[in-house]
Amino acid sequence: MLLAANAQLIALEAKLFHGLADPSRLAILRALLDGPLTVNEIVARTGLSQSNTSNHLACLRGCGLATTEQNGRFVLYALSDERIAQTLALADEILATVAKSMYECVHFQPAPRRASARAASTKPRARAARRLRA
Amino acid sequence: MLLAANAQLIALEAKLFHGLADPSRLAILRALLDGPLTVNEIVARTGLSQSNTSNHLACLRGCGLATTEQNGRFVLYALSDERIAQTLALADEILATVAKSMYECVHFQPAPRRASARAASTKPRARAARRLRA
DNA sequence: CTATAATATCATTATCTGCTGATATGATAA
DNA sequence: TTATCATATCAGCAGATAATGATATTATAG
Repeated sequence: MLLAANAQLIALEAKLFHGLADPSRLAILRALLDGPLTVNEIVARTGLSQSNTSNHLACLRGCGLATTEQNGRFVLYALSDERIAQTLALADEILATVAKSMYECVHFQPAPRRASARAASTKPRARAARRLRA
Repeated sequence: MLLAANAQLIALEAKLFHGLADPSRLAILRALLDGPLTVNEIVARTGLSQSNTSNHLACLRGCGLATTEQNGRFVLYALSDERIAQTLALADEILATVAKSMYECVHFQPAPRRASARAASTKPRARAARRLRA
């Protein structure tokens, strides 16, 4: 069956698309279409929190979709491949046709992502000890 | 900021990519690259369960990525737009470059999806009543 | 009509995932 | 060194989601 034959490739494709399947990451990638940006610039342009932005950037970088370049205290992020821009453009073309159904599609609700994680780290960081040694 | 300006488009892009971000759905889409298929043919080629296949097909159809045509007792599924094939091809090109990092990327683990839903519907279906009326 | 093939629906649940708040790390200026 | 800016990491949780197993629905053959 098809699945078995291309399982490996399909798994990678799924990961790649998954990387593109989040509004926050898409906003970051679109911001990078205009050229490399520092983290703070990305934060400013996307409106995401610093922490959240950094997490997504780590994700994009880890998956190879973005590259980094240290620049003094700053880190410049950039798209790793021009085909990423092409993919986004192609997606927009597809949406020109299926936007309506896609909008009405109930699968994959964007997740309300309520701003209320109400979390509070109770356990002390192990790294705290490391600093004491320094 | 960018996010606000293109929020709507970005949300649709995210949904579109999310539709492509699952191994099972990708296997289905790739099977359809060769032309329309019935559900059973897709089941045979992908190795997915009938129920699972049907669920994913409903998803793909609902999002506008696939179209259907009733053919007697069969339902033929097909890709709705040739650009979907182009997108998959473009993804493969990108992977030719980033496959290694993508493979090693720890974000988005394919989900072991253990075969143990251990479920058992306890509530009777409301539709059962409907049938009695007929 | 009845049996059966083909497809669709649905509840359940194990698991994944993005967000936040706090804090750590790194780099540079003073 | 110390203060401070820039970025990274982490824990925990609320919510999303794919697979299963059972069952419903639809269509055609007999």
